[in-house]
Amino acid sequence: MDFKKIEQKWQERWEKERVFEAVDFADKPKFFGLIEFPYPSGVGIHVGHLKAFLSMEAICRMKRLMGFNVLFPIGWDAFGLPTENYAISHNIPPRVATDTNIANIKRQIKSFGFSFDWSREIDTTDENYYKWTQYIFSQLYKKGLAYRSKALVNYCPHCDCILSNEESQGGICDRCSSSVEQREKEVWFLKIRDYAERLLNGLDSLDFPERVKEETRHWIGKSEGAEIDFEVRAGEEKDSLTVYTTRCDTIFGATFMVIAPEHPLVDKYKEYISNIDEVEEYKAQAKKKSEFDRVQLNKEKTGVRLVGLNAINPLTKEELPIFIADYVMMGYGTGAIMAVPAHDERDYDFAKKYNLNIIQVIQGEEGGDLPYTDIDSGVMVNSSFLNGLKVKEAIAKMKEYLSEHGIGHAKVNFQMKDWAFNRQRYWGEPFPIVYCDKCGTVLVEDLPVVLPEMKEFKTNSKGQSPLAEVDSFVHTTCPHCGGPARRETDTMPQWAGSSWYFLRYMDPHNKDIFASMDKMKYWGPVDWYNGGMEHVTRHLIYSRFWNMVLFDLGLVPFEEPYRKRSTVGLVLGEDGNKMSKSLGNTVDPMAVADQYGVDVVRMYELFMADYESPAPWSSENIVGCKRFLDRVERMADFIVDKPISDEHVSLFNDAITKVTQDIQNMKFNTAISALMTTLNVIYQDKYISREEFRDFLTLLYPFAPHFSEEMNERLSLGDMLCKSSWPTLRVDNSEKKVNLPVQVNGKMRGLVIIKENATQEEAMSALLGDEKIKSFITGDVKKVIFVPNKIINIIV
RNA sequence: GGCGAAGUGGCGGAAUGGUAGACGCAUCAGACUCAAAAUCUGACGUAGGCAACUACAUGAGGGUUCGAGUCCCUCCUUCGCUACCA
Repeated sequence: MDFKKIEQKWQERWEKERVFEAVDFADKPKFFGLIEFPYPSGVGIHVGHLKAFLSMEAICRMKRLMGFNVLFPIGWDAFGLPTENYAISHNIPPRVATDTNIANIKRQIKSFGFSFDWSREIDTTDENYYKWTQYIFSQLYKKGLAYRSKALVNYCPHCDCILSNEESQGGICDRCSSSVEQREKEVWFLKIRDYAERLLNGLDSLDFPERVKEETRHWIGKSEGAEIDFEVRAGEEKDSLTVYTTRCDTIFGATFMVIAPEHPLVDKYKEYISNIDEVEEYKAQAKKKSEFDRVQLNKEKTGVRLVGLNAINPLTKEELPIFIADYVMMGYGTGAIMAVPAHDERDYDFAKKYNLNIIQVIQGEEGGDLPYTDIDSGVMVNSSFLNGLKVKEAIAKMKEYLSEHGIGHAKVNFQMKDWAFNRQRYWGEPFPIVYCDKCGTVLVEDLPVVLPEMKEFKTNSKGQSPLAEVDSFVHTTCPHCGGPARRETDTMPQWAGSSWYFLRYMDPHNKDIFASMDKMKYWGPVDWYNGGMEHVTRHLIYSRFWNMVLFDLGLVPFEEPYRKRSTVGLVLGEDGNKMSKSLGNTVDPMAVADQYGVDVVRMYELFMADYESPAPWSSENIVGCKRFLDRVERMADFIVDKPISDEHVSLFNDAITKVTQDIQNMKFNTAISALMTTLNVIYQDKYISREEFRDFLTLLYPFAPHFSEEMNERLSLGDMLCKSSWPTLRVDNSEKKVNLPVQVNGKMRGLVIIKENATQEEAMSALLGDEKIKSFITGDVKKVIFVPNKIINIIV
């Protein structure tokens, strides 16, 4: 079969028939299947993209035949650093690079015959799209969820750019893998932390894989504890120092305090600290250390005592020394802790090193070596009114005590930080913000704020966005007072456009709003969203956050945007390693498609392994799929004109059931193997009816649509498959036989063939008629375990 | 260090607690062919046996069960995610 020809032919036919265009408000059950829209990089499509798309492709192709009104859209997540860097190094405008890259990847994707609704294609860099990204930002701003402040942030010196926490996990820049530094910058933050609790609780009702939920929960990092105020004495001055702890029960064991090197207390009481030089030196060193160094495991604890400052334990009234140490982070809790060396490993190490007092306040059950950190056993000692209580009781009692005496209160903390939202870059959405000398920070209501065209895109030496160099952009008038004003020159991060794109698909051409309520009510929420694990702690959280904010504003009719999420396993290189240019183990899907045809590539990517597991590519194994299609083609030789036999009724009923279930459960590998098994039986039997052949091709259609359509047409089996319906089961009149395994004393000793749902008596008489099995039954039968149609086990 | 997933033939991988190795690749043999390729048919976990068959076998060791790749405990290894979480 000339696959090039039929690929083109069927792609044209499908397009002409417009069978993949979703119809708004159609009177059918709707199904919104979503794949993560690709970033149009210069490299083009890779096998990972295809695999991620192919699952939803198979599901959507099947769902349409099942009578669903399917929305399966595609678009381009096209703002971002790689394009900007590419544009700089090749000296072409990002706009041009983006357009070229989109044209290229679009041609590639189209060549694989995906059933996307191209009439809803979106591009995040299109003015008509980013106008609404800016609009949503202004909604956040008006609601007080966007604020600007000077802060220590993750900064990538290589990209000259601020990174959010999500983009700098492990102290490494998401984009260029350089080490991230901490720098003080003017930062736009989005208050995602206000939504932490809802983002966490919302997970319970969602059909997400457990590991996705676990990673999300871990990233949000909810912790329940207490804030406690300690009095600080500096000479005659008194102040207070608030610490955060999850173990307020251990306060009687607190023997010193530790604050982060950046903690403001140091500067405030500089003149009272007699060893201030040593302290400043330590601070300087801590600042120099990269995130990675600070986080190195088993690293020796270091710190410096603030000589001259002391804290008072509010319970014991004892005076405690204060240290700065880099094992306490300014970004978590209050940046200060009470150290309880007897019951915290880090405090213990520190106390040992600096010879500090250790007071045990919990007696462990067995022995209880220090530091003793278990909270599920042990009783309080040396702790006044807590003595004798179990740890959890003591925590509860102490929380009460703290608030009653006004020295503290219960407090919930989250690991997740607010979202650093500006980038010193050109290729992103401009903020709808101007700074006016008179009116301050003012929102621009007239959208879009258009990204101006530029010739030079380098970050300037002041670490500003290239936009700062464009006078016509920077200098504007205040929309409020009409006076002179400057525009915000930073742009939004890559994640902005993708935080709401699924909404736009529901109503992509709307000029009045990002999407109309009616259409969102019809299409939303997304029924099934497939994508990579790498987006769990980034895009998935961001987009749920934005959707929740829009929901609260009454602009979106559902609180959670995605009902169901599934994940795609990585396609590894042939050597079992992650594909990378440097290892030279990448696979070019276009070249493979050229050799075998796109249907074979489509099938192989789904057949190679369990869909959600990572699996190595094999240039040898792919021929199995090629041969399979060739065998299906030759199966036409077995077509006979005779009624369907009982055996074939059940053969096809099994295939239909298996393929249908497996596609719905994303078990594509076993769905395809069920088709192969069915084919092998036909080859044994050497006959197949036309009706069965059509069923077979329909089952194959979600995986190999060009091939299936072509065979269907050549054999004149019926209307185009894309317009037909999913096969249904035939009435099975045959008396079903099952193979019943027979065990004696739990060991397999043979098989008997009996009718389905046979009783234990029938099974016994059948197996006693088998000489071989009978020979194993020596002695009295003590017990028989019989599971109908499954097994019979005889204990002698 | 914490959380999560996983370890099954030469390889990719199948198995609601019930015939371990489906399906595919590779390999071997037969048919077709002058021959090769393609195709069709068959064999293919390990050991012993001509064979029927028997024993052993799902990272290691224990346990639960009539029965364990699957459940529980201990350990080893690999891969993700996270990282001094106060």
